[in-house]
Amino acid sequence: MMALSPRAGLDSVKIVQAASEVADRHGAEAVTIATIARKLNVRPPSLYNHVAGLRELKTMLAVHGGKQLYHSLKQEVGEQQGEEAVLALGKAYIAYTRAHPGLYEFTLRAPDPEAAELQEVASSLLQLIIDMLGTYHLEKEDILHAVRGLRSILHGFSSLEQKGGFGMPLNLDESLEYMLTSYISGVRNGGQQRDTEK
Amino acid sequence: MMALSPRAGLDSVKIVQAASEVADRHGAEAVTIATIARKLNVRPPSLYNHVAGLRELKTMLAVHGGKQLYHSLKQEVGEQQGEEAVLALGKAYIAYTRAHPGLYEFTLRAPDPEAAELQEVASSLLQLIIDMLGTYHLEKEDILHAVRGLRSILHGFSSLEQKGGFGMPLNLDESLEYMLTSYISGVRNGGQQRDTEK
DNA sequence: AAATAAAACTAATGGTATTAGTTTTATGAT
DNA sequence: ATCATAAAACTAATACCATTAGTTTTATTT
Repeated sequence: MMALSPRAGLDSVKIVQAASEVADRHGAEAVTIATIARKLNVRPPSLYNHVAGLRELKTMLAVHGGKQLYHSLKQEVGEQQGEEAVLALGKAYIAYTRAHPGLYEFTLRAPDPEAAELQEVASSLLQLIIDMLGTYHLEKEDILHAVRGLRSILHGFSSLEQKGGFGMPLNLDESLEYMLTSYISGVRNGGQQRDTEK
Repeated sequence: MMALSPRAGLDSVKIVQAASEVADRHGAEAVTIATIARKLNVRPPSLYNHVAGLRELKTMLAVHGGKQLYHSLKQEVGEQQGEEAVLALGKAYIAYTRAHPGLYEFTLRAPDPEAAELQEVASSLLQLIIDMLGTYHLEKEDILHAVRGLRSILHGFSSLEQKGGFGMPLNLDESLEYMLTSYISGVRNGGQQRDTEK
């Protein structure tokens, strides 16, 4: 009896690649051992020669997505600082989640968020944002609050956009720019109002 | 042969209730026909006498969660207006997602986001926020952008908090207050800076 | 008390992940 | 060049899941 593929030449990289495509094209929930095996013209058990199981595969996708996101952001922000940098970061972030909705989903809902590799990429993302906010000369605690705010905006926007949560027919890119500019302005002003009246 | 329960007295309300508890205690992914049936001391097929299937059950959870969230928010915001109202809304929103993480997850990742009942509760939530922002006298488009920003912050914060996405050891409630105050301040000032220098 | 309708059941189907054990194939050593 | 070995891919089996069909039981209504 001849095998489906005498030697398909599989390895974990090819599996992750196939799984990434499935995730981005058909959604994170479409990533199963069965679908990936079909896509690779191989029987499900064959994958276990290269990957411990579905759980580990998903964690690998999370890491893969996180690294890609980090590099996109770093690339696009470059040497910019201040408001310019924040806007560039925001646009790059959303561009990434639009291009890779499935992978992005895994980075934030990984089966095992404690995995060392994930912690690593998370902390490099964190550091990127911290550095970028350096120009604002905030108190040390306020920097962290400000970072959390920025992350909330970006993740919230992506997540809602992907799920079609923004019903109203109004340009999304303008909304992103509006909320980022408003937030930055508020951070810069320390949450005070311009006028004291009213 | 005696049945497991001669007449368990099931109905869709009891099923949704059981499923809600499972969702909030063990996570949204723990909601399966099998687990709910076990919890109710009934065989899996029995549920189909009251619910069309898992997909519909999840949609019902989404609606249930959305309504609960809406009422919590409405209750807590009350007649407040402006910054006070926004802060109250934010705290109530987070309090809800902390108390009902599983249900909240379903409201935003429903199997069928187009379901009429879901659209309804979504639009009442939207209207609540729009009304609340009325005091800021924004251009009509800016109101919608501002609403999207607020929703992004709240959903992003909840989502990241639930997934443990905020690594740093720093008070979360303070972060929430910081980002809301900053954002509102920016919205009020039209995204301008206080000083033109720099 | 009998008839009916609904609730809960059993049994079966087809899907999933995973493990154990077998065959095949590539590679490296003689 | 041949043979031994290790790994890759397989088949077969187990255990879970959702769902459907068809049956029995139970409550209710006539």
